[in-house]
Amino acid sequence: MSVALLNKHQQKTAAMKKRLLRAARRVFTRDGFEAARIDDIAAAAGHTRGAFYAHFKTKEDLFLALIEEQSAAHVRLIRARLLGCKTEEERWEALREYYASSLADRQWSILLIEFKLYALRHAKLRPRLAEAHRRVRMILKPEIKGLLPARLHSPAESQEMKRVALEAILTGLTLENAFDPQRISAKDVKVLLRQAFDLMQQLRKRP
Amino acid sequence: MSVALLNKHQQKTAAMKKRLLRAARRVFTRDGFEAARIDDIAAAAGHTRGAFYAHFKTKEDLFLALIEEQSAAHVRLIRARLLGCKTEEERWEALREYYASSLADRQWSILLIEFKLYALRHAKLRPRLAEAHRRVRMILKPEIKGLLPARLHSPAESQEMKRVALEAILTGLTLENAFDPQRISAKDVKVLLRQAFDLMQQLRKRP
Amino acid sequence: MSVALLNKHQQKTAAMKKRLLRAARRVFTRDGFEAARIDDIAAAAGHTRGAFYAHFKTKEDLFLALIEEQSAAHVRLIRARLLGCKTEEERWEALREYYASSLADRQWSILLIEFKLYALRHAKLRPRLAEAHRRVRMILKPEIKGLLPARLHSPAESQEMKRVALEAILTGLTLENAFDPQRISAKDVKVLLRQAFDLMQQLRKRP
Amino acid sequence: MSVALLNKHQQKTAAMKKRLLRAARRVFTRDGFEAARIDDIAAAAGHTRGAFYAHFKTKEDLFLALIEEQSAAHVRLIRARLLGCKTEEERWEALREYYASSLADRQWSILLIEFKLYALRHAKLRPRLAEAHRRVRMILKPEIKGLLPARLHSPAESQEMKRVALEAILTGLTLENAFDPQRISAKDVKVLLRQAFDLMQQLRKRP
DNA sequence: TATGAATGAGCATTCATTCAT
DNA sequence: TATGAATGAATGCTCATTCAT
Repeated sequence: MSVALLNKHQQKTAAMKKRLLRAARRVFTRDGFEAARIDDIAAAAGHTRGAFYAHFKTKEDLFLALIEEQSAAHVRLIRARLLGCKTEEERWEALREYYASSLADRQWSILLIEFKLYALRHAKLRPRLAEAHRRVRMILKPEIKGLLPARLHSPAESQEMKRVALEAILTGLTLENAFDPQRISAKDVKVLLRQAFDLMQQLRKRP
Repeated sequence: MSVALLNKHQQKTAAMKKRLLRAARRVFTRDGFEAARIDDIAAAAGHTRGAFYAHFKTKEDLFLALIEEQSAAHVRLIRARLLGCKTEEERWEALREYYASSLADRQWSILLIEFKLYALRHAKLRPRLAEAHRRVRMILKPEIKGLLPARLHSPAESQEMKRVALEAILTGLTLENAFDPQRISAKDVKVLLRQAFDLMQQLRKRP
Repeated sequence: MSVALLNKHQQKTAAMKKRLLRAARRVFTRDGFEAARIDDIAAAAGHTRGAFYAHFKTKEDLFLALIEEQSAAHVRLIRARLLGCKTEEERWEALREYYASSLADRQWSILLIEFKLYALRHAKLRPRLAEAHRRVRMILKPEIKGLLPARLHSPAESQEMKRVALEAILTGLTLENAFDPQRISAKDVKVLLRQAFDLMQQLRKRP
Repeated sequence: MSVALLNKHQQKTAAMKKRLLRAARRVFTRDGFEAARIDDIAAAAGHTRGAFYAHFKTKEDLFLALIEEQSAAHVRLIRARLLGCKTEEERWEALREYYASSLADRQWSILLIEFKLYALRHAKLRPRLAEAHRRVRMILKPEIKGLLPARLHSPAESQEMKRVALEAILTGLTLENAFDPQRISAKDVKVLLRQAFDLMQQLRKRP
């Protein structure tokens, strides 16, 4: 009986947490990390400040939790997509599309950049955020590694650098597009990102 | 005589402004745009708040002025470098090194990214910053255009996209390196940036 | 039980608000509206700034609330006084004394004048203050109207003008006395105000 | 020759002062005493801050000077008007109209009230302003005294009180009209002021 | 006399976080 | 777990006045 009760409690808690995370995503993407107010997030979740602090220690903690939740969702997504592929070719395209898909949520991408900068200015936070990112990468690594065994003969280290490069161009283009869409449109960003992917593919194919 | 007086005034004013800009650069790169306090900047210039407001209207104005000053310096630099080149090959390398040189001042680069984000969240400021950036690009355009006449047969529009792409990868790598140097070192960034350049060059050489 | 809890909360809240209003009255009358600092008011109430902002939105809001509280007290006072009268004569005198009693709190009267001027210079505030004053007048109207049925045959509009006139002379005398007591003493003000009342009474008795 | 030169200097100085006073009147009535900025006044006079400080010690000094200038003008006005009267009746009306005429410049009247309040909160200033007002009254006294010898048998002291009363009602009505014209219109103010005058006249006529 | 650079006092408001309930 | 009252840190900007020229 006490188990059942606890489960109910746990369920409620989990539901509340989920509601808060959903609200947080909405408010954070709308206002940015620093400008977002705890009160707004709590209110968007249908509660007050107190409820928030019952589930998260600080605004930073909430953000980290949000990142992990979103990352998990992303991992699930890419896994599902890769599973549906039959040829290597398809998998490569799936990976490319996965990267490209992040363009669809520009606000979220910008928010991540913003939070990275924030972490840069707040020494205490940086390792925690870095660790969170690392965790995601670790989880995705086997997926990607298993994905292209024939193609990538380069050492793991080199593979990682390519990934960094791809992410970097994605980051830079996303930011520039958000900042000055007249200079580079969302369409352009997509085109450039695909070119970057194809370019890397060609390089790999050659000796 | 009144002319001499005026000149003295102007000289002093210009000197003060320069001192403020120098101080601003120091404080901004150290603390970031938002965290930097006017008082600190003024003090770093050896004066008080009031002196600051005698020369700049707001903190944003100061930053914009700083950007323009730095941009002018950059333009002078790249021009000088290109003038010293004899072959096209040299010029191309000079351009590459110019881009790479920005890596040397990571703090400044980060600051620019940060301010872009800030402008993104402050609608009034965005067009002003965009305009400042545009101005720099316009000035540099002839330099770069004249630089590679034989190579770039692509339309101007496409050339601009390539430039965006190069800047984007630079931005993304700079940010990632600043945030997690363990993942990608400054050396790696340099390597990657050069590869990106060379890649573009190869692409151009082929049909 | 939750009701009891709520009541406790409400009681505390009400008590804090009352404490703040009391402190506000003290500080406002001492320093004037603009010169009064939120911190001083909060401290005078035994708390900090934050407590203030938990109860009032702005300094202006606090002042408006203070006016309404004081007005309510005045209304209670005049009602009580009039209830204790038996003849019309007595009521008339009670009304006169009520007006005269405001002289006792010169600081408050001056503060009201000051705030009126402030509202004059701050367009947004004017209607709110005017409305607050109007509200008090509306409440007092039946009291005064019922008071002198036999005497005042003039239309309501005209009655209102007489009231305005009486208040005006009170305002003007209060200000002048506060500003230059040597020119006109508090005693003189009282005498003049009574004469004004009596004059009005005589005028009404004739025809 | 040095005299001529000095005269020129003096003329220029006087002209500048007049220009500043004119500008001050405009800016003060528009913005109020505290909100008016020295820079605006100087600019409105076609100069800069420095010119202002060459002629006046402080903003308060300027205001005091403005009051004296305006007072002098008023004195000239009332004198001229009274001189044109032939009967006592006419003179009385002239006096009444003189008071009423101040209604025409509501902004100035409000400004005077505002400054009185300001002086009330700034102990150092109060005696200076009181003295300025006193000076005006002293100058006008013989004019008014000589005006109504037959009518006013009351001691000088009492006459002064009547004058205070008239000014007070004028002040109070002006303020209320400026603050809430819906409650009492400018026309109403005029009517009430005249009634006050006539009332006083009647009182005097009777034993 | 006039300029304008420089000084520096002055302050309401926001909001993450804590804590009593 | 949730409420909401209370805390308190944090800061850009205005403007009267001064002063070197």
